[in-house]
Amino acid sequence: MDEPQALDALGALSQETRLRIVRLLVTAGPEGMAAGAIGEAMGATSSRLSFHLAHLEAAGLVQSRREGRSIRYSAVYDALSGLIAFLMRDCCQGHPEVCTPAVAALSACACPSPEPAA
Amino acid sequence: MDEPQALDALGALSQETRLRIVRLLVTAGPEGMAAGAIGEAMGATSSRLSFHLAHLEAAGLVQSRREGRSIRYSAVYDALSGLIAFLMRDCCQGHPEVCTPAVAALSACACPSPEPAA
DNA sequence: TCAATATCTCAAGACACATTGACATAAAAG
DNA sequence: CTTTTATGTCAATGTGTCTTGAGATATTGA
Repeated sequence: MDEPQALDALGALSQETRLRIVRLLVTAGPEGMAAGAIGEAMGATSSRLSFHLAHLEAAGLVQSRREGRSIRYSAVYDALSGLIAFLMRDCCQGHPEVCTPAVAALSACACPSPEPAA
Repeated sequence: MDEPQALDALGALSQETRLRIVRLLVTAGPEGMAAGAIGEAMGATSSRLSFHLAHLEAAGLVQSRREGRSIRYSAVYDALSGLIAFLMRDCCQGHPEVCTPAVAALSACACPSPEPAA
């Protein structure tokens, strides 16, 4: 992820509805959710929802596929991890003060623990 | 970091000049840089710079202190790591697909390696 | 084909944001 | 106390973003 992509992603995430959609889709897993179900969860009208989903898709944070009458949206995990990696890249320019607490946060995460570098 | 704070931080970072200022200040370390030096690096006029620095400070991403005639700005590392932790918290809601590549990115980072959890 | 469902598109209006230029404030030097 | 240096404030302007409501498109089933 380079700076222009990161700016697009950050811009897309800096809006309440869109941030919530992304978090919802991350928890929804690779199958994603139909637009209607997302709209219901957000309490958003169809045009408003469509606007934000299109914005997220343009930023590369979500992807869509038609499935019958509905369209399913799902998170693009690579884009999210790429953004996190971009933000953390900062900390590697000689100043671990940012990185170290992030590592601690990561350790507290319930994900499969990182392979010990050894 | 909660959602409103994260939205403020993401909004502040989703602007080219501000993102560059933050990255510059992260590399500058805890001593930070005088506003004039930042402005020179950014090629920004004083009012434009002041506008963005104020925005970043309101979002809690940078802090300032007067030092003689100049004002030094420095990164608030806790805010940055908090934002990263907030973004990664998503991945802990049952779907490690986001988290795992981020862990890999972190491992490639030149920072002091995370203490093995054991 | 007609109707129903699901979603998107478009234009309009309101609001927020970024930039500029002129001016104001604060600190130090002479 | 006046000047110089460093930075912030303010109003104006242009641009971008969000929401709304009406309508268009695509898919399925009767």
